Amino acid sequence: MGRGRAPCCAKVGLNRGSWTPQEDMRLIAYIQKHGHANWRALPRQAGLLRCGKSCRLRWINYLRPDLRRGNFTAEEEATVIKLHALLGNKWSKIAACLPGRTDNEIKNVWNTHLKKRASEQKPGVGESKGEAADGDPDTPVPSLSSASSSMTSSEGSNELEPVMDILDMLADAPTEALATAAPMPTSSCSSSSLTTCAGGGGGVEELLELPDIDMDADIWSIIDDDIARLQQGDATVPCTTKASQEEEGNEWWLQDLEKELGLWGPTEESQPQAGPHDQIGYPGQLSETEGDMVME
DNA sequence: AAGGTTTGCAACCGCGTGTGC
DNA sequence: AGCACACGCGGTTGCAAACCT
Repeated sequence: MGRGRAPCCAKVGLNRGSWTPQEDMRLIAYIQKHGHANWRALPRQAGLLRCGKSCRLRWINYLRPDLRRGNFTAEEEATVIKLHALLGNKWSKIAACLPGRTDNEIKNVWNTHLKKRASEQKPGVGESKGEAADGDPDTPVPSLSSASSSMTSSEGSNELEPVMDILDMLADAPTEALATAAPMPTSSCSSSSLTTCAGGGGGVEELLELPDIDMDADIWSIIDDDIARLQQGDATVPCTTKASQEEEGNEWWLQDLEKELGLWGPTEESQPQAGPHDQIGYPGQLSETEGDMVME
């Protein structure tokens, strides 16, 4: 499909463009089983004709189990605006405070919606701490605790670093901003004791008390466990991945994904094999690598 | 209804940084 | 200390859908 720039010579012979359902399932299956310790070697080991970067991007942005999907809530948008005013185009750091949202997604939302809105809201006021993105002079003044009140713990200890970076920046932020900041309503994401972000009475200390979870070691067993319980009809599966489960759209990711791929359900053959998907688009690319999944 | 324009977003690229040798 | 490799981030691109005329 040739999105973006021309392919570099080193990647000739690899698939490019949109991912097919088969590729997605192959990647999911491999990561579920082996993890993703080495992105470079992953595509070869998983039998994917993709570069490691492409696999990583696909996983992080669309296939990860803890992703939230659907439109940003007003609260999330407000958080993005405020964090952007504070941090500039540090999308990964902003994403670290919006569990289930990816830097790419936030970046897109910012560029398409929020940038305009932010400039309309408070023209000429912003003197932000971070490099005010894009030299946009209209970035609103951050409200620190409100910006961070919807923050919740990221996916594990390896995700805490960006949050800690943010805390460092918050610590350097103008004190008046901190003093005047009003807490936002509790985030839809902040449902667990893992709540990390300031506001709501938590603050930095609370962040520092985060449990030290070895995400890489535990996540897959957690996921497998939840899958098993869900398949047994257990509606009390905890929100282990911390992505908000409150919305009706937040069904278990794998089932949801498989449904979207047309690979799940009692009547598989009745599932659409291609066509427009609400969440993951597969623009008519089918059957390139059909068949031999690396499921086991 | 058809054609043109705008918008949304998935995917790619280059570069900076971290890590191991 | 220097080098090479791998990863992650931010910017950019282009397709497809939505909207407009």
